[in-house]
Amino acid sequence: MRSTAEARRVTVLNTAVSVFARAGFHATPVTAVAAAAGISEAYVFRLFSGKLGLFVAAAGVCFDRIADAIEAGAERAEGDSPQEILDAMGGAYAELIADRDLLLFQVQAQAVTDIPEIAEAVRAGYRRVATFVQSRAGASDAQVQQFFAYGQLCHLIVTAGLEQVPEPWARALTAGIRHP
Amino acid sequence: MRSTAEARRVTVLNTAVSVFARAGFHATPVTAVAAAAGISEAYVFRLFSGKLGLFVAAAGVCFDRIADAIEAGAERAEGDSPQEILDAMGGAYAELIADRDLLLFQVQAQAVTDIPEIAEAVRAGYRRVATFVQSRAGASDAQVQQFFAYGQLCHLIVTAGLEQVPEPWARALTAGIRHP
DNA sequence: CATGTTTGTAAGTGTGCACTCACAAACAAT
DNA sequence: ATTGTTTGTGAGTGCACACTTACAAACATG
Repeated sequence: MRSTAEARRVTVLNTAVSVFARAGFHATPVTAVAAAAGISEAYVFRLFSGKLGLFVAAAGVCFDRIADAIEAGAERAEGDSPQEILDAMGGAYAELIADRDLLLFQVQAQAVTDIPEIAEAVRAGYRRVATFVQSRAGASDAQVQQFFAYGQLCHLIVTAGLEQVPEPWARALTAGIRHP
Repeated sequence: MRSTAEARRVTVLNTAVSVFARAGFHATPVTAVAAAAGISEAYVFRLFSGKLGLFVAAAGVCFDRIADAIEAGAERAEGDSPQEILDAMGGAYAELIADRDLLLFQVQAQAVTDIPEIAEAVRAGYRRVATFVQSRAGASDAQVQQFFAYGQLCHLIVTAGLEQVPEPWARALTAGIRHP
């Protein structure tokens, strides 16, 4: 035995997040995940219950990583006001998604929410993040809503590549967004 | 000849927006679009240069419809202040995407921006809408940015089905969003 | 070392789908 | 009528990919 199945699952899930992030659920063959993880396709199917199970599990680690980063960011807040804590969380999130994998995976997951299991995984992820943001920052509903609205704006900016567009309308949309 | 090719193209594109909106680019076979439009798959391939050409053209009509709706909404604004005009535009947009097709198509398009032609179509669409919003409303960069941030929040609300979630975090995210 | 369990794979199988081609019918022009 | 053009389809073709099975090697336990 080279490795335990549980350890394999972890490495496969991490690579799955990266690989699915590029082309999405339907356009990513399981072979691609297996190759990136350095194991055979057949073994991926033994470790997970089909492609869907793999994707749902990857969504879990994606939102876990986001929640952890936001939690750590909140600890580094300078003051105690809700807005200061939200800003610290936003900064931590911006840093986290600099590599784009986690952001793109969220976009891909939201695009395949016609599959009920994935819709539920997305809801579970946002439930976890949103409840934490609200309780930890002590922010109002409106502040939390704004926090996520501008988070979603980042998805547009990155997927459409608006940082690369020098035109005024694109500059307006990207203004003040932390180095995406 | 039953119909002209150009008329066929129009009807095919309208059904294509609806059909692609459900399952996205990769999960939607051209057969599904052809069947929904009531013609053969082979003829769809003659009318458009492949599945990608069809999708890009559908993106064009999607953003056309959005731009038209926002333009019409601006006409119905009560006052002349940027915020009043933006609100009127937002209301018109909310009405337009009540059927979800246009909203879901945007989400699907953003998910396949790794295909350059689609990325360019998305940029072109937002370029048209954003420049119009800014010039017509006379709004500041920050106002335009906020307009689109909350628009993107609608994408999350609809794809994750948050209107159906009674929990507080979901109510916070959906608060004040016009009947999605 | 014999037997059982877990890790791992090579080689299929069946299906769905993008795209093509040969061909037909409706219409137009002379 | 004849010829040409446009609209339309049925019947393929070839390939990619989700998932399975049979089998092998590493390790554990008595």
